[in-house]
Amino acid sequence: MPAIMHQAIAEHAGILLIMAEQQATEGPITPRASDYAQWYQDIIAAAELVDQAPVRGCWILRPNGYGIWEAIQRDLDRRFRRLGVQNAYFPLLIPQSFITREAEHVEGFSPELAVVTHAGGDELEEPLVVRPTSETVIWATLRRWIRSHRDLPLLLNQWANVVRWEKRPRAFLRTTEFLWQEGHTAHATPEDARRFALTMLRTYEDFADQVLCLAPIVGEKPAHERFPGAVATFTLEPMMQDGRALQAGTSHDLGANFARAFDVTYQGEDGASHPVYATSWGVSTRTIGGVLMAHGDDRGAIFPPSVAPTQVAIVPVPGRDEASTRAVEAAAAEAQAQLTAAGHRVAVDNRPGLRPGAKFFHWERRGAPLRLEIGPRDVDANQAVAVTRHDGQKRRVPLSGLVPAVADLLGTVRTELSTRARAFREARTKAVEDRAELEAAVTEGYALARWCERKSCAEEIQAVTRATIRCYPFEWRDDRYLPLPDDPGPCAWCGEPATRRVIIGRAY
RNA sequence: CGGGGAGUAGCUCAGCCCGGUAGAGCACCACGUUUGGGACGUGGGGGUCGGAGGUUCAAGUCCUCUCUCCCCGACCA
Repeated sequence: MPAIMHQAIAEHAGILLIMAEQQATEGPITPRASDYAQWYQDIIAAAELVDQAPVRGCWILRPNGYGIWEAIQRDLDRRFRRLGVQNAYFPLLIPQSFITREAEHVEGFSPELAVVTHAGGDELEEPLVVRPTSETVIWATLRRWIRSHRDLPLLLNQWANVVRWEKRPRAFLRTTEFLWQEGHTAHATPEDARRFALTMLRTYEDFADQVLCLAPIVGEKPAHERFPGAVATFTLEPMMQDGRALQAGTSHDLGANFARAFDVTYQGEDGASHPVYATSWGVSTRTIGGVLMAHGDDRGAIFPPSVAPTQVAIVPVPGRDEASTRAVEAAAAEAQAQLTAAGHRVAVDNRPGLRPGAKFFHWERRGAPLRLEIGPRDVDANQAVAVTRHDGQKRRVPLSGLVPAVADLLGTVRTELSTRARAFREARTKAVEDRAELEAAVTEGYALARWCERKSCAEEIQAVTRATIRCYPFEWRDDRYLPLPDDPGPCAWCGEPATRRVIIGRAY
C-alpha cells in the first residue's frame, strides 16, 4: 500500500482542489513526475488490480487485474493456434536433477529456485523444484514423442504459473510467482528453429503494438544477456514513460542444446539419426506492468481497449424529477445491452449516493478507455456524451447508432495510444558517438550506440550508467527482420573498434 | 545480501520525549436532501496499538529480543 503523506494540490477544471489524504483506492495519485515508482504503485491501487499476498513477492490478482490477463490470453492464444501451435500442460514440480542437465540452464536458474524437500510428511529422496520454466521437463518428455522427421515440427504451448525467487519484487514487473505462456517447439533443422523463433518474435511484436500499444523496439540480445541454454534470444523492448526499457517478451532459438542434454534425436528421410532443434518463447503478466507504465497518467491507469477490464463505463446523470431519471436509467440500460451484445465489456455505474463527477473520476482511475455520459438532456436529444480517457476529449454520439460509434472510438483510442507511445520512444532514442552522449541519452531514454561487443565493456557501462545493452535492433522489411546495416567505428564507451550499433538503456 | 524508513480502525496518520479510561480525517452502514467534473446533514459500527518477554500499582508510551512491510543498490520474464 502506498504511503501517501502529502497533500496533493491538483489543478482541475480551472479551480484548485485540495485533496485530503484518503484511502489508497480512492486517494490521490502521486504525480508521475515527482516519484515514478510511487506513481506506479498508486495507479495499481487505484485501479484495484492487485492486493497484497501473505507471502513477500507474491500478489493477489484481483478481478480487474486478472481480467487484463484473460484478455491477453485470448488474443495470444488465437495467434498461436493460427500458427499451428497446440496447448498442453506439464507439471509444476520438476525433479531437481532435470534442471542440472543443461549446464548453462542450471547456472542461470539455480539462484532463483524454490525447492520442495518435504512432502507427505517425509523428506523426499530427491528434492523437487517448482518450475522456473519448463524446458527440462518438456524435453525429457519430447524424447518419447519424437522419433521420425514426420513428428516434426512439434509446436506446443502451455499457460502456466512459474516461480523465480526474486530479491526485489515489484507488482507485475518482478513477482516471485507469475503467470505466463511458454511455447516450446521442436524442429528438424537449425534453420527451421531460427525461422520459427523469428515468426514468434513477429507475432509478439504485432501483439505488443496492435493490442498493447507499446510500440516496442525489437531485436536480438547480446550473448551475455541470452536465456540460459539458448543460442540466440530475441526480445521486445518497449520504452516506459520514464525512459526505461521493459523486456516485454522473448523468443529463443535453443539450437540443439536441450535436445542434446535430454538425448532427443529423430530419424530422417535418409535413415540416419539427427539432432532436434528447439525454440521457446514467453510472455508474462509483466506486460501488464508495461501497459500501466507506458500509458498511465496522473489521473490513473489508461488501458488499451482490447485489454481493458471495462472498455466502456456508462455514467447516468439523474434528472430533476423521477420521470426523467427513469428515462435516463432506461437509456443507460439499453446502451449497455446493445454494446454488450456487440461484444464490449460495459459497466453502468448505478451506485447510489454518488454524484456524476465522482463517478467520472472513479472510471478514469480505473483506466476505462471510454466513458459515456447519459443525462436528461442527452435522452431528449437521443445522444450520449462520449469521453475518451487518454485525451479527455468529449464528443456527442447518437444513441441510435451507438454500436458503430463506440467501435469507431475505441479504434481511434487504440491508434492514438500506439502512435503516442511510438512518438515518445522515437523522441527519446538518440544516436550517440561517445561516452558523454551515451551517459546523457540513457538518463532520458535509449542510446543507439556502437558497441565493441565485449562483456567487460557492457559491465563497465552498467556500473557507471546503470544502463544495459538491450538489443541489436531489427527492422521489419520485405517481410522479414533485418539487423541494422553495419556501421563501423569506435565503440561509444571504450573507443575500441566496433561494427554494429546496439540499443542501450536503463531497464526494469 | 548491504544502506535507509515504518509497524496504532479498511486507508493515511496523531498520541510515545514527559506511563494514568484508544484518537482524527477519509472510507464504511442507515435515513434524508442533492446530482452535467471529487455533495451535505443527522445518527451509527469498527482496535487483543506487529509479536514475545521485562520494569511498574498501571505500558500504545520505558527496556530487551523478535517478526513483517516499504524505499534505494547488486541478481532477474
